Amino acid sequence: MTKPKQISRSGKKDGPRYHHGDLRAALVAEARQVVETAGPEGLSLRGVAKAAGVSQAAPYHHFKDKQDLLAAVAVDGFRAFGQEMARHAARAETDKDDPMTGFQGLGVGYVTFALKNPALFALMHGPTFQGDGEHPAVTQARQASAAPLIAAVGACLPNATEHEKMAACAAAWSLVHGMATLCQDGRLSWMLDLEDLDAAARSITRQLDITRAIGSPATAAKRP
Amino acid sequence: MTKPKQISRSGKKDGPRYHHGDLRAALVAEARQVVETAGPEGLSLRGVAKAAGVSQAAPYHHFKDKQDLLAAVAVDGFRAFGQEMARHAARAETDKDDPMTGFQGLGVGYVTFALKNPALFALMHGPTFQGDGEHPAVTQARQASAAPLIAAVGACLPNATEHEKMAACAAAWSLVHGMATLCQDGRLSWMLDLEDLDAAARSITRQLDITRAIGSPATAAKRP
DNA sequence: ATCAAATCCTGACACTGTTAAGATAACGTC
DNA sequence: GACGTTATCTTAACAGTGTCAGGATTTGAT
Repeated sequence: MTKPKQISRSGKKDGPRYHHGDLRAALVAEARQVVETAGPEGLSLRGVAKAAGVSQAAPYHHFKDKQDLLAAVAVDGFRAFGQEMARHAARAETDKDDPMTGFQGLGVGYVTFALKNPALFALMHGPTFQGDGEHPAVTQARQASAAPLIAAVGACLPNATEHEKMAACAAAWSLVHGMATLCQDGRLSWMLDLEDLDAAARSITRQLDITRAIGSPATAAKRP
Repeated sequence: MTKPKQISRSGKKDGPRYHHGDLRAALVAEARQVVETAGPEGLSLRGVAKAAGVSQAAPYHHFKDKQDLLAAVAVDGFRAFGQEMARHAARAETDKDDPMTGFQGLGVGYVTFALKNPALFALMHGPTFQGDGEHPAVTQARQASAAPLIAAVGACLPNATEHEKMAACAAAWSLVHGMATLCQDGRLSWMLDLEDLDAAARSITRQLDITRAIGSPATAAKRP
């Protein structure tokens, strides 16, 4: 399906070649597909290797671990997620001048992505990559994907302290992330009409009053 | 440690007995401990069986699956979680008369529980029990544990429609759950001072303006 | 005392992640 | 062109996992 096998120079026949050509990309693509259908738990290295038409030990020449492969999938996910967020942010900005609208648009994008790619979202924020700087690429991709949200919240509070912006951002992120997580597991379905996802997300994000972050004594992360 | 082996009638000696006495409880306790230290992924049925001094196939007389055992652990977790939430709710109520204080107290309890039992919390809300009525005990325990939060939110909006209460509850739950999830993964640590957890949680929950749920056109889940 | 049910054990199967050792292709250098 | 180096892939194997079948042992009721 998505196997670009035409890189090898000795590409005379279409028969099985010893070298795959671009195994790494094929493995990541296959793994992502498996994760999206069967979840991170249902992924087996041997399975993706066989699906890529390759032996069981071949992946170990491109990934140190099973976790390393999953990390690559997660990085891919964060990249797609960041693009989606930026797209929603840009669309909301051109619509109106109220910065709060931009934040709401981001909330919609956040939840939409989580619902469209549930297992991928679970992998990205799941307990697979927790303890460590073992996969700095993942943490870097994660932080990069958060940039649009931070910018949108900052735009709502132009005259606030940095600490106050942080507090507002924490609340906004918490609200949106919680909504996405709960929606994904279907735990808000009996409270909201998730068929109209846009309206549901706006109903929730409208209840956030970021301006209350100003003047809070707890907004200071560290006292000098 | 927690093995009540004194139930068997033929308890003359303390040597290894053929019947354990209360294997099920011992397995759940052992599994919970493993989950709290090594995470749900690091749990093996054979391991807990060996730790309980019992053969590898013995657990299958008390649990249909590995997931079944994990479900029992999750039910235990939801029970403890619900008690903790009720405790925080009661303490907040006696303090002051402002119902919003009660909600904030619940938020603190929510996050505190998640941080004190990270792996258990991850198991409870993780992707292990998603698709299904396969474990109705889990969903029931989960819904029961949510009662204090629903009550607290409802107390803040005494004159609201049922639909409006639902919308407010969805937002409140999203905020608190997202805060717990993000805190647990350490992703808010660079925005807030998590050492003073109480203050951080209040700083976030204060930014929720539940009253904006009133009159929203999206609050109606289903039109008759 | 007898018999069924509950509980537990041994043994096995298929599957997993992972490593070691050898085979094959591609690439730069003469 | 021939040569050696390196990256890539394969086969074979090890330890560990979840799960089941069949047999042993205990409990409890009759």
